[in-house]
Amino acid sequence: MGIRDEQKERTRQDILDSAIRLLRGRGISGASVSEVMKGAGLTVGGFYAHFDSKEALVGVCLRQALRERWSQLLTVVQSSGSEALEVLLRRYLSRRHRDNPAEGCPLPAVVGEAAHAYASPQARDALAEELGAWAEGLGTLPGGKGLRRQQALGVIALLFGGLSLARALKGTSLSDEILEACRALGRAAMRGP
Amino acid sequence: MGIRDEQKERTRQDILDSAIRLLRGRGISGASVSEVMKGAGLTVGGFYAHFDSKEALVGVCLRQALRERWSQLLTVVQSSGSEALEVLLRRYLSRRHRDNPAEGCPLPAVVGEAAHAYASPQARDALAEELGAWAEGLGTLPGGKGLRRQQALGVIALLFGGLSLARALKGTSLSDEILEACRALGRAAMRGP
DNA sequence: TGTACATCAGTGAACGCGCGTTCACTGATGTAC
DNA sequence: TGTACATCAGTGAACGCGCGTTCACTGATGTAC
Repeated sequence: MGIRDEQKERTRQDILDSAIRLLRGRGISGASVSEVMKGAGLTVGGFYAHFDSKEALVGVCLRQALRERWSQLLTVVQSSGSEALEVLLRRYLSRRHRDNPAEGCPLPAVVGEAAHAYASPQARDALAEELGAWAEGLGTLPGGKGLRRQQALGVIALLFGGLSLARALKGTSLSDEILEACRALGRAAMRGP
Repeated sequence: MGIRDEQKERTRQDILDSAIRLLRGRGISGASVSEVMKGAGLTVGGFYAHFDSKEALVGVCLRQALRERWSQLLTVVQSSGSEALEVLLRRYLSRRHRDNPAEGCPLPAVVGEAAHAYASPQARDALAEELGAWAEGLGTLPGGKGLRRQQALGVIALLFGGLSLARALKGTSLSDEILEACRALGRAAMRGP
């Protein structure tokens, strides 16, 4: 691989990083190709030397963003011993996460649109495969506290649902209430059988 | 009120009905003003005799859609006696609901976008007030099975989260799995203290 | 090693398109006398 | 009751705008001899 190919690979990653940042902060339709390229220090036209279409970008982007997010969560959660689930609930459903979408989980920005306008097979499959990996990861929490796959999927839906609603309601008193209610529901569900 | 005003009021409701249908099926940005008016049997320009802007429409629309949806759920749930919560979980998190967005709950189509592009105070407040009413309604379920406000809010987030993910993942095996996982999590959380 | 040519990442203007909104208009309804 | 005028819901073409995508181009890198 020559200097040229290395440079191209680096540029591609710059585009992806810019796209992920915009995607999380403004959603799929809010992350326009020209804004993405501007964020990477480039101009519009060059985009198509790296990706076939915006749809293709979204697919790749989503996969990478979900992986990055999961490895972040995993680090925190695995260093929490038997408190792992509690830490996950508190961290994901925090005011800090709610108020900083650009540095957080890509799910809230993406799931709604993925069911409509940008419902490409690539995006859907990326979502399915990476969320499957999340569920599996939650099955091997430290201290024998792993969740069954079904429990893990339910928790993921609760985390996503709570954070999304809290963001949509930001500025109203319901927003904080929802975050706390979801943390409580997560705990209650795990105390059961 | 003359014939003319009655006619205008009827037209306004036609526009709202068309908007609600499109909103639920395609999301906020998927429900363009011209499509909305076409759905009501009218042409674009006339829209502004009824609403100040698309933003205003979305606010009114969201409020009405959430009310309609809640009164539907209430009817079913109240006639289910002590099984009320179980019926709610089964009905909301069903394949039928997942596969027919246009006749279902407006939340999945709206919450993601409400946190970004269309985050008008009107839409946000409509969401907050109507979801507050849902939570209160869940507090007075028949048979002494009412939920505490906190439980109710958690359940709402779980319902919304599960349905949204199931729609985004439609066509993959995870989609059905998520629906079932959320039903199970809802049950487990209510069996606890 | 030096020169001539080929490649191709990235530029930036232009494309067609659908969006929300505006506006001059039309014609049925409502009011005044 | 009949006539003249005012109102205004609804029409449909046009507006500016941002979108995803295309394309002729440029200039640094890579290859051939």
